[in-house]
Amino acid sequence: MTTLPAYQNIKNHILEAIHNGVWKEGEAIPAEMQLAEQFGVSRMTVNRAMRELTAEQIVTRIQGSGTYVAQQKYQTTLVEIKSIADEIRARGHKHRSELQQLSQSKASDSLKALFELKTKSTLYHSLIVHFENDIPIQVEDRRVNAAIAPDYLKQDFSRITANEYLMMAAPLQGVDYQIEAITAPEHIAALLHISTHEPCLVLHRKTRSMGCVASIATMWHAGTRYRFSGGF
Amino acid sequence: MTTLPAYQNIKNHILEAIHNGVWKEGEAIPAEMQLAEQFGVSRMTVNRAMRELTAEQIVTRIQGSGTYVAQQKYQTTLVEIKSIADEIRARGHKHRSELQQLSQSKASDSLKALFELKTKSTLYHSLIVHFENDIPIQVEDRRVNAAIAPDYLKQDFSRITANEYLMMAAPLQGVDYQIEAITAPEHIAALLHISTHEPCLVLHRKTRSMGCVASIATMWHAGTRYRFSGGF
DNA sequence: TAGTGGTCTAGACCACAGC
DNA sequence: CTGTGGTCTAGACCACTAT
Repeated sequence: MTTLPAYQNIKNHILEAIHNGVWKEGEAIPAEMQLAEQFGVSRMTVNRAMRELTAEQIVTRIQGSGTYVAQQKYQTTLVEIKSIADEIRARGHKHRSELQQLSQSKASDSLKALFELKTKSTLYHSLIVHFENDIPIQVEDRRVNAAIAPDYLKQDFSRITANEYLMMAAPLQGVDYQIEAITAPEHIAALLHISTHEPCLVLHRKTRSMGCVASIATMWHAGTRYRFSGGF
Repeated sequence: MTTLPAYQNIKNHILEAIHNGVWKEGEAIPAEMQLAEQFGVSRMTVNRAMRELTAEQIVTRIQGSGTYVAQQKYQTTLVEIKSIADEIRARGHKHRSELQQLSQSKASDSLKALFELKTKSTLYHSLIVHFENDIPIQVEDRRVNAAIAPDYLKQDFSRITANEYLMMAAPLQGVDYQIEAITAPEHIAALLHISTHEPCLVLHRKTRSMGCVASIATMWHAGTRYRFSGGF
C-alpha cells in the first residue's frame, strides 16, 4: 500500500466524519487554518481537499462565512437504475414499501407485444408503493418476464426492492425509458394520496437481460413531490 | 463581467484551442512550465487549470510524459442537448418557432444566484414557442449570460434555435437538468393552447461554458403531446 | 539524464460575511 | 473589525517517462 497524498487523507477523514454523523447536514466544518494545523499541513493542501469535496457536492463553501455539509439532493440519475430505497436512505430518510398486488398470468396480446414475445408466456405482476418518511413517493407497477426471474413471486419485497432482485437475478443488458407528465388514474391517485387532476411524473422503463425483455415498469410520482435530475 | 481567475483564463484558452482544432485528439499540449511562462503565472496556477481539465475529461495527463487531448467521449443520449427543430424534422414534421419576447436586463437577486454571479451583470431573456405541424409543442423560456453570448439579441431565431446558437458561441462544459411534472402558469398555458390545470412536462436545464453558467432554460411541454425518451 | 507531472510549503493579497 | 474562503507565488522534492 502506497501512502496516500495528504489532501486525500484529509478528504477521507472529512468523508468519514460526515458519514459517521460527526458533522450533520448544514453544519459547519472547521476552517481551513484549523484543519491545516490539525493535520500538520499547509493551508493550500487543505484548500485542495476542500475544493475537491465541493466539486463532489459533499460540502458547500461560502466565502467569508465557512464550509458546511451539503444538503442531500433529490436526485435520480436515469442512466443508472438506482434503488429507490437507497436513494431515500441516502437522504437520511426512512424507506418503507407496501406490496399491493402480486400475481402471475399469461401475457395478454398487448403485453405479449410489449415484451416482444412470440408466445403468450407467463408474466408476473407486482404493484408496490414506496414511502419516504411515510409519505407515498412512488407507485411502481411492474410486469416481469417469468423466464428471466422465475423466483419473483417468492421475494420478500419489504426486504429487497423489485429492482434490486432483478439486478441480482439477471445481468442488465439495456434500458429504454420514457418520461411523461399526465394525470393519474383513480387507483394510482388513491395510492399516492393525491387528487385525480394533479399532475404525475411518470417513468416507463423497459429492461433487457439475456436477450429478452426482462421487465416493464411504470413508476408514478406526485408532481409536487418528486423530480428527476442529472448532469455531467 | 468580473475578471476571471487566472486558472480559468488558462482553461478557457486551452478549451478554445481544442475547440478550434489547434490541438487535436491525442496530441500533446505544452508543458506546465511552458504555459506558466506564456501566461505569466506560476506553475501551480497552470497545474490547477490542467488538473481541472483532467477531471473534466478534456485532457489526459501522464506523469513523466506529458498532457494530451483526451478522446472525445460518447455523450450518453440522456443528456444530449438535442435541437428540438432537428428532433421534429427527424419525425418528418414541420418545425416553426415564434419569438414572443427578447430583451436584456440586469440580473435580479434570484437570477444572480442561479447564474452564480458575483455582480448583477447583464442577462438576455428570450421566450420562444416551438410548433410541430403548427401545434405548439414547447415553450422555451431562456436566460442567457451576456458575457458568454454577446450577440444573442442579434440572432434570427426563426433560422437558428437558441440552443444551436449557444453551442456555436461557446464550447459546452457541463449540463444540469431537472425534470418535473407541474401545472402551467396562465401565460404558458395560453401559449401551449392548454388549460391551466393540464399537467406539463417541464425540463429545467443549466448549461456551463468557460467556467460560467452560460444559460438557464425552462422548457414547458403539454403532458399529452410530449415525452422524453432514451436508453442504452 | 533531462523533462514531465504530482505534490507540498509558507507565505501573500483579496473579497466577503458576520459581528 | 476579525475570520473566512478564493486565489496566487516562487520556490521545493519526488516519481515517473523517454532518450
